[in-house]
Amino acid sequence: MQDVAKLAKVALGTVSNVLNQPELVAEKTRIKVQDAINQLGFVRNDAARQLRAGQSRSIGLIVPDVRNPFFTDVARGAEDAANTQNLSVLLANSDDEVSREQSMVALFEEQRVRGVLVSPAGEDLEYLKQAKRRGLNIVLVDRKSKEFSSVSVDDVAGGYLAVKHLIEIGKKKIAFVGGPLSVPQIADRLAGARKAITENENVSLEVIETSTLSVQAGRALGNQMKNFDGVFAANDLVAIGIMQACMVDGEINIPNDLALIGYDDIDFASAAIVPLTSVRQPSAEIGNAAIELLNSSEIRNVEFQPELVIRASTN
Amino acid sequence: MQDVAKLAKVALGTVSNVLNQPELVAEKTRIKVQDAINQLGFVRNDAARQLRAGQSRSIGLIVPDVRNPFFTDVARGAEDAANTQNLSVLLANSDDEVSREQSMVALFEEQRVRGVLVSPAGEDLEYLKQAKRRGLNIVLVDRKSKEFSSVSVDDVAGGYLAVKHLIEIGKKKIAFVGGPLSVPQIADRLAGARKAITENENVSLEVIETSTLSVQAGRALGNQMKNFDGVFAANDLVAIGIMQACMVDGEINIPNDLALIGYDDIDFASAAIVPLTSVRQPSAEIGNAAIELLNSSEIRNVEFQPELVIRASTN
DNA sequence: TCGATTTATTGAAACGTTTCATTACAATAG
DNA sequence: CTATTGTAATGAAACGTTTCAATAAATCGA
Repeated sequence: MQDVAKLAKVALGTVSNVLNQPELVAEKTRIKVQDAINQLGFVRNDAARQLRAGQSRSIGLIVPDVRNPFFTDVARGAEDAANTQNLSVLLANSDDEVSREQSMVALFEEQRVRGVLVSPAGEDLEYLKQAKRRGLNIVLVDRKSKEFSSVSVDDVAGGYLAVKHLIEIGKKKIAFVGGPLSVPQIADRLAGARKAITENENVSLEVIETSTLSVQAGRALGNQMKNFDGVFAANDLVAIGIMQACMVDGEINIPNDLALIGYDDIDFASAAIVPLTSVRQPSAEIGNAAIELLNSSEIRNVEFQPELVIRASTN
Repeated sequence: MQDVAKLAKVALGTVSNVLNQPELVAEKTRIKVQDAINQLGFVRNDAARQLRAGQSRSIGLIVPDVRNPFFTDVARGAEDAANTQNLSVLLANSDDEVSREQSMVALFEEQRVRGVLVSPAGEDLEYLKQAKRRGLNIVLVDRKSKEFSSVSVDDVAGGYLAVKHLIEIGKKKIAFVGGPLSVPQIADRLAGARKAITENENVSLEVIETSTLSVQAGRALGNQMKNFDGVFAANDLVAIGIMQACMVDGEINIPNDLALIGYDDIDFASAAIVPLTSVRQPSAEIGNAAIELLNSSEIRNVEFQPELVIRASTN
């Protein structure tokens, strides 16, 4: 910037003004400075800028699985909301590992981001509380807590909707597939499922816990599904995996032998081999709301209601 | 850091050494300093750090569509490779808009990232060349160019593979669906398709250009597919959209009336209503290779070969 | 023409680190 | 006991911006 100032024969402060408050600078001067900038190929150093400002114009978003379309949809919603405030969203992937999540939070904290939106992989939020005490602005996404602002979906209601639907179409032997159950969202979906069961006699619920919520995890379980007539998978990826396994074996017909229901209603749910019934979460709105909550000084908890989308997999 | 130094009764430089080169500091002192850090909740300011260092430990990755699983797979590959060098990948979405892409490149350039991996949305790479001249380290992803290092896939070969397969299973009236054709990858896939056509008589190829490569774009074209017996879609999302439209109408049976082939072989291709034949690109390896190329000082162009994966949609 | 007001420009200080030449201290050898 | 070597700790300078009080220049009214 010093070089630009020298070439344009103005003071350092003037160059800064051209960059940040051009309306304060006379047109003639502004043009002189712009020319110098172009001639020298000057690019403003963001580190110095932030150092002085004490704050960046970025927001960190940490999701447990970028490959899950639900989270990229959330990310898009957050991006759109952030852009209206001239902020950028930086997306990071914790891959369901608490240690990776922690190091991404630390990275963002060192970067003095405006805030961090995080969908925590583990149960223990202690390290987040500490970061909050240090002044980091945190909003939980897809998870509720009294100590942070949060945007979540009523997963108990979602689980209830799903299993109630299975019961209504006459299914008796139902499986819940998903995990790890230590993840609150998943535990809640299971709790909702159990609630629906207790309201009905003659219906059984078996829990099959998986280590992750991925297509692979679902696919690996295919042959175990013979014992059931209805399955509630904790997300669409698992449901799609189960569906694939059933198709490969060819022994189980969906929906006749097995009614299948997923969670999230990702775009691909409607495009599955058998279009998948699913519990829709308003993903983009979740991202949007999370950005809004960043601006709020008090703790606020926004909860959306899920919605059942019925398709061929539970005809 | 000054506060930490004061509390621990050491000099500023010693605190810095504890943080960066602890082996240089006597254990007693180190512990004193660590205690002070914990007591004060000190978090290193990354802006100042970078300002001094002149370089960050981040790499920017700009993709045209985060919702396309192909690109998130590339991102995962890049992340893994970057992590081994203790670098972080920041993912940004250009949404196929050149202006957004440019502003993300500018943001990363201002952040003095180690390098930018970009899968350009537009044809014109002039602004990237300028950034390169200014010293920005750029690797093109999924695009070839003599003026940048790049990692790409031989799309002409991919297009050829796809259409040759359609011809071999006896299809005569073939459509190419995708766009915009100004995107080189898509143009190359079409060129490969044309090459396969010219080698065979009695086979026709019609081009249906779309404005984007999305599920929606494919879905909107469903009814136009009646005139063909084979379709090569420029990516899997478009193919899945076409498939959805055919299912909704119910008039066109895949693969009997219409053989359908996609591109990318995303996870969901095998889970589609009719499992989708596709041309596989080695997505994670692409991300990996791009990170490797960042370290190379000379311009290098890595090109992978695509692979045909045959499934039920072209049985 | 002169003082008052408005508009433009200036440049030093500060932001929070890392670096590195210097100094202080301790251990060892002769 | 001194000289030598090695190990620890120090603190000023520098990184590249933004800010803001101070100054200079231009405009205005009477």
